Amino acid sequence: MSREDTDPAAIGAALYGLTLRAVRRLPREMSLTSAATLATLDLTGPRRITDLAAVQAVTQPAMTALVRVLEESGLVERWGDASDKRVTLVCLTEAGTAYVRARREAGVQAFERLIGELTADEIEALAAALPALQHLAELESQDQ
Amino acid sequence: MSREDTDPAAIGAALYGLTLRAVRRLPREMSLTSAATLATLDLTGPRRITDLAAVQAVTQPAMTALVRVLEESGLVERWGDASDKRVTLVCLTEAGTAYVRARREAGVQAFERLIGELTADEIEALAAALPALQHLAELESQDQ
DNA sequence: GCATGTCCATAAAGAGTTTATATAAAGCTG
DNA sequence: CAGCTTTATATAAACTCTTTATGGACATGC
Repeated sequence: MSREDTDPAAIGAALYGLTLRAVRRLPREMSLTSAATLATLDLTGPRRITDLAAVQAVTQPAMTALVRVLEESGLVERWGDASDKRVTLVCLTEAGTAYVRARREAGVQAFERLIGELTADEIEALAAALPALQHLAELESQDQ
Repeated sequence: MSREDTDPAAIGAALYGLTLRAVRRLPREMSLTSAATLATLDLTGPRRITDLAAVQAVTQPAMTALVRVLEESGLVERWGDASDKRVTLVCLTEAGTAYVRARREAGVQAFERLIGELTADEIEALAAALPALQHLAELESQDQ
């Protein structure tokens, strides 16, 4: 395929459509914010409340309430910070780690199932675009 | 690329990561359910309340409340159905149509901006995978 | 035309959010 | 090091979005 045939607008439209539809498939047993917070803790380790609130773009009182619910569910624990007694460090319990990983696995498998219904040519094209998809995800992370 | 090099699990993981991050970027001035309802009305024309509730997988009272808010905002209108006086048909106003299209455009452009930061090779690979991405979106729609 | 089912509205309750404010600890300044 | 300012978290009240339960209007089938 020649360079002139690329169409970023069409690609953007396809990815946007894919995103909107994917949202609807996410499990609703927990809020998006809670699930994303658990994922952040799994990827980056213990974080303070204010930090988590900033990452999820919610207010600090919202994150305080959210963490309280997750703690009551046994998915996270609150630790004190010896070097700064104002701080509450939130960290995943084993149950929390298991939950977030199972949820991610289920999300990945949902896509895998759909991919299995594509033609061989389409799957090969996606595989060839894998570095691009991974790069896009990385750019999205940096974009706040 | 040979067929044996394809890895559905890696593709699924990349797409899951991409869509999850994209969800966080969506505007929050309106609930996801409201925005998706407007998009449905734009794509398929006027629908009845129960119908919209089923499409969005919320209860009928939730959709009734949501439509009331959208109506007060001037984004939709309620029409009676002459052939069945129980039915309320919900349809987009001009303002509603403009809103949903502007929102979609903004979502597409957010992806375009990221795509613009990829290498030429990556963009070409994505363009080659465009039919696959569109097919995936279609499969996602059918999947309830 | 009466019984039953469908479509929508209303009410009450619960989860998740916001703003405003309070409390405690840390850091700075003279 | 005393007092002021800033930072980290908690609490309270209010608002939004959702659910379940229920009621009223209309449609349908016998």
